[in-house]
Amino acid sequence: MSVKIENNQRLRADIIKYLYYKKTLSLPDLSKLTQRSLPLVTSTVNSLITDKYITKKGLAPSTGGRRPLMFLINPAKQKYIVAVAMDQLITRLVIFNLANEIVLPLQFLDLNISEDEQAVDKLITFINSSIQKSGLDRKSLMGIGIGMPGLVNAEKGINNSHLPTPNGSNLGTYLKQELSLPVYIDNDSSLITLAELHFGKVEGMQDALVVNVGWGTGLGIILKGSLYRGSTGYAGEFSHIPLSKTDNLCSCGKKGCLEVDTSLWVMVEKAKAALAEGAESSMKKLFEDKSKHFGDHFLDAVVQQDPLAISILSAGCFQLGKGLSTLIHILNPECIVLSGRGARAGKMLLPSIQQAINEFCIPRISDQTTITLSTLADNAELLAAASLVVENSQFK
Amino acid sequence: MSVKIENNQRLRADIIKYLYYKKTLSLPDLSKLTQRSLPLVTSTVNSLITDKYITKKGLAPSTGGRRPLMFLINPAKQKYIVAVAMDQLITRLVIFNLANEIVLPLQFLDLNISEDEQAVDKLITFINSSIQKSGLDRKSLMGIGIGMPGLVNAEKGINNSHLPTPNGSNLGTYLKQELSLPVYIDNDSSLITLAELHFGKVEGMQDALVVNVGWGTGLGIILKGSLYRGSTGYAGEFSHIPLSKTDNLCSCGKKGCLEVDTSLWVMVEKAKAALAEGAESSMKKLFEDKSKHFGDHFLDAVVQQDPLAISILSAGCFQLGKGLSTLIHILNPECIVLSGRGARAGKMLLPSIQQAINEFCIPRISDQTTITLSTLADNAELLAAASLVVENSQFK
DNA sequence: ACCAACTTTATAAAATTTTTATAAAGATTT
DNA sequence: AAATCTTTATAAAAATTTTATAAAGTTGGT
Repeated sequence: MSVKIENNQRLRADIIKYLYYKKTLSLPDLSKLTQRSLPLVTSTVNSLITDKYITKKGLAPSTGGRRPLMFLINPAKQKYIVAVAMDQLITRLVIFNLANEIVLPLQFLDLNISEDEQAVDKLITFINSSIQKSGLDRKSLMGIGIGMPGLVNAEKGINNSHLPTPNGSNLGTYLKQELSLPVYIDNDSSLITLAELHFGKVEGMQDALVVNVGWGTGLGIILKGSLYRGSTGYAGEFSHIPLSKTDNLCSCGKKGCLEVDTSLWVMVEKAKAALAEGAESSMKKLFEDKSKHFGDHFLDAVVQQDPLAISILSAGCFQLGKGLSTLIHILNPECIVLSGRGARAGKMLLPSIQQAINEFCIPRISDQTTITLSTLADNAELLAAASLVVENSQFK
Repeated sequence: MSVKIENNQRLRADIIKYLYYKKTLSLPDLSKLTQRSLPLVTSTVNSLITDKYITKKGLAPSTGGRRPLMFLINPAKQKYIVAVAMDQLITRLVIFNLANEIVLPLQFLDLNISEDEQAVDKLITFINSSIQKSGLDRKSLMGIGIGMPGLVNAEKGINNSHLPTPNGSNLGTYLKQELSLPVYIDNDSSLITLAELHFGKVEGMQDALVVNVGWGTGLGIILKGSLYRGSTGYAGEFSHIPLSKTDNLCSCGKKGCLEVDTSLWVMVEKAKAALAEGAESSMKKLFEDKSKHFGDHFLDAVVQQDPLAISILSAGCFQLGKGLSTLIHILNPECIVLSGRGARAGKMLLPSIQQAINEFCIPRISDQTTITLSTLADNAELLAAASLVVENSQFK
C-alpha cells in the first residue's frame, strides 16, 4: 500500500466540510456524502489523520452489523476562524477553531453602519484588536467571515447599501487588503439561512425558505438543497415586493412594499403613534429606558403579551403571511422557518401568518408546507459566518 | 482495443439526449457536456454507431485547430415518439422520429377536458387511431409524452384539476395500461418552459422564467439550469398569487388572485361587457363568427390594433408586470420569456409589463433581467412532449 | 510562399478511481 | 447455538480519467 502524500484537495476539503457540519461521521457516511468510493475516502481520511486535521473518535454502536469507526475534526489542530455578525447598530465577533469551539469569546462594537462614515475603518480596527486580544498567531487564522445587512453580492464582495470604502473600491478586496487575511462577506439573511441549512431546522431539506424577522424582513431561499442566490446574486429581496394595500412610501423610494407593513421599525412607529394618541400599553414605560433599542422594547412587550404590541404585530404578520402565500405558490417549499431576532416573539407570530396562508393559498399546495420557528440562538449568524471561511478554504 | 458490447447505459442515454437537443456535436463537445473523459465518450459513441443510433456527419470547419468529426442522430433508426399537446378545448398529436422529424403529421381532436366526462377514454381512442394511421410497428414506439393544463404532478402522473380516470386511479398509470406503452404526462406550462430551455430563448441560461400567456397565466421556473418543480411538484402556481387590487372571485374559490386580471378568459369577458355597454370595436363583428374561439378573436383584434382590445390587454399586462416584479425580486432571473398562445400578441404585451416593472422593481435588480418574446411556434409544446419521452428512455 | 508557434482534435500509455469480491464484526432468526 | 442477515473494512480486478503525444489545421511573421 503506497501512502499518498498530497493530492485530491477537493476531496480533502469536502471531508473536512462534512465533519465540520455533522461533527462525527464514519467512512461509509463520508463515502455516501462525498459520492466517492469507500477505498478512496479511506485513504484520504488516513492522509488527513497524518496531517492532524482529523482524529479517530472510537466505535459507534452497531446498527445491525460491524461497528463503524467514527471520525471528527481534531480540536487541537491550530487553525482558527474569525466570525463577524453585523447589525444596523451592533457588530459582534467570535473566533472559532475548526471544531467550532469558541477560542475568543464574544466581542462587541457599537457601530451604526448606515450613518457612521468611518464604519469600515472602525470595523477593521475592531477585528485587528480582537485578533490581538486572542493572542493567536496570525498565520494560524484561516480567514474572516462577515455577515451584514444590505444588498450584498457575496461572490463579488460588494455591499450596495452600506459600508462604502474610503477609496470607493470593492469592500471585500479592501477588507482583505487591510486585514491581510482572506475575507468573505455575505448578507445577514443569507447567512442565517445557511445556519438553518447546516445546523438548524432545514438540515437535509431540498426546498425551504428562511425568513429573517428583524429590522427589515429578510429572506433566504434553499432550492435543490443549497442556497439560491439568483443570476446576479440578489435573489430573496422579499421585503420590497409590491404587496401592501397601502400606498405608504418605503425607504427604498417605492410605494406599497411589503416592508411598509412588516418591518420592526414600522411596528415601533405604529406603537409610538398609538401611545401619542393616548393608547394604554406597557410600552409607555418601556420606551423611557433608552439603554435598549425601541425594537427590543417592542419585542419585550410582545413576549409579555401586551395587547397593543400584539395587535400591531398581528397586523404585520398577516401581511407577512400574505407575502409567504405568494412564495408558497411560486416555490412550493417543504418548510418555512421563522428566524432572526424577531423569532423570539415566537408563538405570537404564527397565528396571523397561518391565517393569511389559509386565506390566500390553494390548500393542496400549502398543505405540503410546514411553518416553524428557528431553534438556533443569536449565534446562528456567527456560526454561518465561520462556515463561509470553511467553505472557501483549502486544507493542505 | 477491445470493442465494448453493452455497458454504460447512462452515458449512452446522455449522449443521445445531447444530440437530440443540439443536433450535431463533436466528441470534445460531448465530453464537456457529459462531463466524462474523451476516451470514454469516444468508445461509447462508437458503440452507438454500431447500434445505428447515431451517424457521422463529416468534418466541421476548423475553429483554429484540427477539424472535428461531427455526429448526429441517425434519422433512419426506427424509433419513434408520440407527442400530445392538450388544451382546454383542442388536443393535438404528432409522431416524431429520434431526429425530431415528423413521421405522422399533426392530428386534431376536439376535446373539452373540463366538461367532457369521457375525455380520458376519448384521448386513448384518439392516440390509438393515430398510431394505426401512421402504420408504424407498435414495438418501434418509444413512448408517449402528453402536455395538459392543470395542477399536474409529473413524477406521480397525477392531474388534480382535469381528466379523472373512469376507475378513479392514477392518470399516468391508467394511460400506460390502456395504451401498453410508456406514458409521461406534464403540465403544459412546464413543457413550454422545457421547450424554451432546450430549443428556444432560454437555451444555456441558468436562471430564467417562462410565462405561458394563455387561457390562464402559467409559469415555468428555470433554476440552476433546470426546470424547478418544488418539493411536491406544484411550483410555479403563478396565476393564483394574491395580487389583484380587486376582490373579484377567482375560479379557484379565492379572492384577488392574479388570474382575475390577467387571463384571456377574463379579458374576453371584459370586452363583451364593454361591447354590451355600446363600446365601438372591431370585436363586435369578430365575435359573431363562432367557428373560432372568442379568445382567438380577441387576440386577432389586438394584433389588428383594435383600441378597445389593446386597452383591456394593457390593463391585464400591467397586473402581470406587477406579478413579474415580485418574481424578479425573489428569484433575480437572467431572463423572462413570454411564450404560449398569447405570445402572438407579441410587442403589444411588452410596454405595460415593462411599465409595471419600472414602477415596482428596485432598478439595480430589474436592470439585470431582460424580458423577451418567444420565437418558438405553436409546436413548442409538442416538441417538449416528445423530449419527455427521450429524457425517460433507455437506449440499448 | 513558407516556416514557426499556437489551437483543437484524436489516440496511446500511465495513473487513479471505482466496482466487485471477500473478510470481519456484530445483530437477528431458527 | 448455529445459521443468516447487516454493516463495515480491505484486497483484487475492472473501468475511467489524466497525462503525454501525435495529427490536422490556423495564424502571423519574414
